[in-house]
Amino acid sequence: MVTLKQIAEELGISITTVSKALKDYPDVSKKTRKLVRETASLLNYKPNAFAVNLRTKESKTIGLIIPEIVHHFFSSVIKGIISQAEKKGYLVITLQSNESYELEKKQIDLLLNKRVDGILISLANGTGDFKHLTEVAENDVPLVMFDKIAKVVKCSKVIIDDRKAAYKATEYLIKIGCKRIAHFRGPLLPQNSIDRFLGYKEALANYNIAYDSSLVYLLDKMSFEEGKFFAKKLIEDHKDVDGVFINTDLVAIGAIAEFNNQGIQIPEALNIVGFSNWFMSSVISPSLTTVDQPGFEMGKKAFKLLYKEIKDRKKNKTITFKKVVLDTDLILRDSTK
Amino acid sequence: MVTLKQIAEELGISITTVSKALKDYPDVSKKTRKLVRETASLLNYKPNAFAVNLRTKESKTIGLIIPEIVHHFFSSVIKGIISQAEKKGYLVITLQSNESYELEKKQIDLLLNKRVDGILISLANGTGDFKHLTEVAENDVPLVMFDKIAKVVKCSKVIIDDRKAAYKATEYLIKIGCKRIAHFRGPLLPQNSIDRFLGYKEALANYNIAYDSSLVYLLDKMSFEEGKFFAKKLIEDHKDVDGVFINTDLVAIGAIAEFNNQGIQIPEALNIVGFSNWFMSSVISPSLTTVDQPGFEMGKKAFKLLYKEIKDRKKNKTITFKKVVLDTDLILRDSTK
DNA sequence: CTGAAAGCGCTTACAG
DNA sequence: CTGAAAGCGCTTACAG
Repeated sequence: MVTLKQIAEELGISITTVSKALKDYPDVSKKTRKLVRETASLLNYKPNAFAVNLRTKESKTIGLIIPEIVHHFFSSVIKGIISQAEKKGYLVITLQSNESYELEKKQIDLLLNKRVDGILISLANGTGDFKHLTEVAENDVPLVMFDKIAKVVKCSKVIIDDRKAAYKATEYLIKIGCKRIAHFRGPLLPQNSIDRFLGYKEALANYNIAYDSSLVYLLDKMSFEEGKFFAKKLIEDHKDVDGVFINTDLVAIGAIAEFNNQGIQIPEALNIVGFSNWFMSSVISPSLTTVDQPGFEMGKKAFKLLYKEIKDRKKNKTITFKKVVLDTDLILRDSTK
Repeated sequence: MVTLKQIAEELGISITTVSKALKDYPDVSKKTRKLVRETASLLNYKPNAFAVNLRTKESKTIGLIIPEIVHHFFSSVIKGIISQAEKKGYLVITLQSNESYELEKKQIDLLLNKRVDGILISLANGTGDFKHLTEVAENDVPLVMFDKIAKVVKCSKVIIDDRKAAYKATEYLIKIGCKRIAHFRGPLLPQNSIDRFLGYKEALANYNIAYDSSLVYLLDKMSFEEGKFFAKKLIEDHKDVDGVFINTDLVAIGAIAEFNNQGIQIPEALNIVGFSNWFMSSVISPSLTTVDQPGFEMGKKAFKLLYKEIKDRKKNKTITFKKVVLDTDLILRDSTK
């Protein structure tokens, strides 16, 4: 590999001057600069990133921890982050927590050891303790959370208003005439499954529909199979249910498969609203009414916040944490009247 | 940040000894080792990765370039790569080429400048020139290609036998009685769309069905919309078509949507086989007969090959490039009789 | 068993 | 406009 030293020897000048010429320092003569640049390109010189990192104490690399990569929403977020980072000259190391707190903790450690310039994270469902995240702050590494956040952790955040979106989804079911509305909720820990549940409950209350806890099903894996399983359970438990608000599209699609199997008419007998607007939801039958969650935008915004914080810290500006709330839309399709 | 020097000063010993103690060199007394380790953990010492990289000339980081992240097959591959890499202590920098040759080229350069220990790549559809890839070899960086490979580039590869899989898919259509079989093919450059086309043609030939080039449609974006568009075109052009082999599931799903719209009975009037086995394909109506492509396995295998090459180079072993061909399965569903 | 010293390849404050 | 020198924080061959 070619080094500054070799270019310097080749031209009989000092390493300092070579370095300055390549970095467009103003105090290098045009002639020297030209000569150095030509020689560098001739020798196919690439600055040694390891040495640059050591000197400048930054790697222009950030870390990203995400619960699951094979997932329409999250892969859209990743795409948003990576494309925005590339524009600003940053590379992204991606890790997958598999919804496990233990893995997530290890991965935070991996990234801190790697000395990334910042960390983006969406929490695992299993994460209920946040010491590993406060450790990030203690190491002076900027942190931005998105989608699945922890309220108590002090850092910038990008989210949607899950509660409001869930409220609107449930309200829509009420407005088209549903009286007995079930909810398939996510696990207990993540803030977004709590908020979606609260939005559901709030809508019922506002429209004077009695809350019936037996209509709320607590899911764990949030998988297609679970959707089928609880759909079956729902119609065994409740003959009179006429609407279901489901925490996430994949589960809703499993539920629809089960309802289809059992010959239940959607939306005539049962109205279904999902959450996330996976591409898939537009192509199944019946197509799924759902809340559109802007994954790509969320990724872009999360990186932008992180980038700003990295820059501000370098300039020793005081950091103020921001909370960005992105808009959602209820997309009406054939699974509701 | 705590350094070796600080630990050394704290204990009144040399940096050398501290370094050795932390790395379990045998020539350090047990007492010293214990003391050093305790102090290091007390001070929350983390080795400076930048300095380690510079000294050892490796970063335990690899680069990954993929055409599109929001894509069931590719995101499965990424998951396979990342999980396998993590097991071996490697981190993965992911970039997305967006099917663009120009971007891909730039990204190879980014990764070489970053001095990653190796590169994994699946080529963009737009890539027809391979200088950027030979440059990787010239920089002594191990390279492994997967899925969308270039035959002429000398490196290890992980693929499926696209031609054979396409042959079997087409053969299946023939065996269930199709006489006029169309093919929606991918763009001209990528090897896999060439091979799938050749497999289709070979099956026709082997079963004495005349090849009719007007039954072959050349797609560009490989999107849902293109699937709809060419499905419409197909039934305008050919009243007598009774089977279609489609290069990839997303396109097939678009086509099915259009056929459904037009009231064409699948599979009674028209049999459809896709390629890739996206999750979506199992939940649409009718569900799609398709070739299962093992994305997660491919990712794991690709990393393993890269890892072995990295190790072998360090030991100055001679490198022999391997070509691993993974098995595919034809998954029979409701879109074929 | 311990440590002084060289060196990885840069950047930059400073002197001239 | 040019360059000598220090230093980022490690690792390791070598001496004792």
